[in-house]
Amino acid sequence: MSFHSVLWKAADPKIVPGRLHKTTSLSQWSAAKSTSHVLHRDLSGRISTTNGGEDSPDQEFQGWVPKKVSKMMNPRDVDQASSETMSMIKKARVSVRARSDASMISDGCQWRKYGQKMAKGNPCPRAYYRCTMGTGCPVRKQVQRCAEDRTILVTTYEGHHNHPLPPAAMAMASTTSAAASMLLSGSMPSADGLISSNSFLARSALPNCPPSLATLSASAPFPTVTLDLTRTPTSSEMPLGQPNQLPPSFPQNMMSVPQILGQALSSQSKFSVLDSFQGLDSATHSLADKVNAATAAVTADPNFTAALVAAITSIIGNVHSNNNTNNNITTRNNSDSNT
DNA sequence: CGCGTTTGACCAGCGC
DNA sequence: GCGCTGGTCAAACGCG
Repeated sequence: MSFHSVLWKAADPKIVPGRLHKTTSLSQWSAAKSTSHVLHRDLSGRISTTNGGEDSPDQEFQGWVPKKVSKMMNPRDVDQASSETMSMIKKARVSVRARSDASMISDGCQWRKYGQKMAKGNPCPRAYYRCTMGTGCPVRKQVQRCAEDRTILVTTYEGHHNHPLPPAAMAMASTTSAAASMLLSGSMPSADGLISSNSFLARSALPNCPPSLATLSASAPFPTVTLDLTRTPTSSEMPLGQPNQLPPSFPQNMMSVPQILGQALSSQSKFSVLDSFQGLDSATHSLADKVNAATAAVTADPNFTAALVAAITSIIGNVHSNNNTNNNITTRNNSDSNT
């Protein structure tokens, strides 16, 4: 039995892949377009946000927009909806690169595998998972090993949870949301043109995030934020945090990332993920503190790599909220889905 | 028996 | 217009 299935027993057996989107209000899938190019492989080991999307997490982001939806919708509706929403809605993704021997990293959510495909240029199959924690939750993720280094597991999250998440899963979800919002806010007019790796946007969005650890990318159809947990930030790359040694590998025990985040962050009690997203104006001020706190949490946690995600997560979310005070990043999953 | 995974087929977008 | 590729579907299968 797979790793995640052990952790999570079906919350809603009725959620059958394939039927899900059919029973879901099509209006939610207003922007039906290609969702391909998910995994933006950044060989240098970074999180990349591929640009291309449609819905934004904090806008009408109700989630994944199956390509097939378009055929199920009235062409006219699709056309209209698409033209209107596509220009505004972007689907951001967050991918996490981490060293792991496990087939999938546990992130606190409940997933059901609904497909697997061999991706071009990569001998390792790409697995597709759908969140089953909530009925009709649009969040999906793709898991694939890096072709160059099979010890690296690349997990790409997409979508916005429409259900309460356990604290352990909150961090990851927030990261996705924040990243998407961040990208959205900065790329509304022309994401493709504005965003580029290490571009002004990326840097402004992640001013304190080591380029080698987190990057924004619009090279692909979808804005993608990539967190690279396989690399060690140098002191020069970690302006606010102390240089840390790179963990030899991702947590062998495969403790769930959010779990670690939760533990690491919560235990520090200096800030929380939610906090990081709600910091708003004070965000800039407390950013350094938060990063330091995160660093402390990270170094204190044996699962360094995973904990690092927490730090980056908080940074991303924090900075984002700071840059876009109007962009209510909902750390409470989908609650912001304003139809 | 229920539930999750596997896997081949199908569909749509994109590039040539 | 055609072929390639990615993403999803859904029946079959396996496991607890």
